[in-house]
Amino acid sequence: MNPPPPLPPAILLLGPTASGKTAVALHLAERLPVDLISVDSALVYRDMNIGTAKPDAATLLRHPHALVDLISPEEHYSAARFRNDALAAMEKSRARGRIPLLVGGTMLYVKALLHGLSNLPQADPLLRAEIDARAAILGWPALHAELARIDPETAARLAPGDAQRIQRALEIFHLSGRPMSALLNETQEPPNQAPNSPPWNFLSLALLPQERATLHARIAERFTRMLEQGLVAEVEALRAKYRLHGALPSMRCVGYRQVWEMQEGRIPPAELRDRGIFATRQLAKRQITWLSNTLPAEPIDCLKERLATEVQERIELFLAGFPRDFSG
RNA sequence: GGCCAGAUAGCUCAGUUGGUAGAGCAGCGGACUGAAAAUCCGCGUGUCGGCAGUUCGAUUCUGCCUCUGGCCA
Repeated sequence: MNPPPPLPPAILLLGPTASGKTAVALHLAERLPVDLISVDSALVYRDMNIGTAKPDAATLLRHPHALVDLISPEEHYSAARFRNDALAAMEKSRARGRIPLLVGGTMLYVKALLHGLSNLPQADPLLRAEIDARAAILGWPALHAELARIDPETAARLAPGDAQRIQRALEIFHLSGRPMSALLNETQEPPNQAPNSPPWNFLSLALLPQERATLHARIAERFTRMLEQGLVAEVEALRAKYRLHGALPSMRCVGYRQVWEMQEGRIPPAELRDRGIFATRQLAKRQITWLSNTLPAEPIDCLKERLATEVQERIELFLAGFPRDFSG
């Protein structure tokens, strides 16, 4: 019996915001037979450019990124949709004899890609609105108590104030008639243990700062530049072009949310810069936590001088282990 | 130069009728299954500006000094 054909290579380039992922990715795109695929919940929005640090139009033309400019800021994206879109883009790349290079910082998407998602019902906006309305009257702790009656296992792992997850667990119960915990346990039973991991041989690299303070300095500098480049005007233009509200995922993105709040008079203009910087740092911290605790990835200090070259060398080493033509 | 008000956590401030102090923000740590740049959970020793005095005991009262802001010269 012949050994099974080796899985084709794919590269994951992960890192917190402002770690320099994009610059490294563009360097690699110039030198290796890779196709860029974005792993970023904010880059999917059209017309959100400055605040998402999206590469400019000319760069995107020269180096197309899959999963960028996918939807309108009025729409919702999701981890499940990402997984489908990413796997499709990867397969397309493989069929062309090229190597998918996934670049980004949305770690839930990475987890969904690598480990799959359980078979759960899709989001239902109407049902969510109903749950929100009830929470506004009763408070989330009351809905948490309600969840404890129908799904004690899930309620036990959620804090009474965790609105988003309580809502999701209730939504799942109402749509499927079954507790979320039961659906999650199902997919982990032995018969279908592994099918969620996709047929790829991943090299995961994590761009992490050796010194948090240096990343913080970069974040401050970058957010200041975004304001200089017209982030506030960009949000004004978005509000003129689309029907937006503050609860939309697009308008909860770091930077956009703070500008929105300023425009609504909820924060003084003089505080905008600091508030944006704080939110960005906190995002970076959460991303670093994922990379240090949950997602296995090879760390590389993103503050190094020769970062791009070093990453390139590491990838070349990885690719050397594969036959020249892996596209089959 | 004179008068007044301040000086307490990285920042903004509260407070102790004298028994060595606590909020918000920041920061740090963590969780994470169709919103994830989201959502949530946990973590508070700091010469209470300095020196002296009163007192069993001073960050708290008194005096002097330093600094900051305001007003008057």
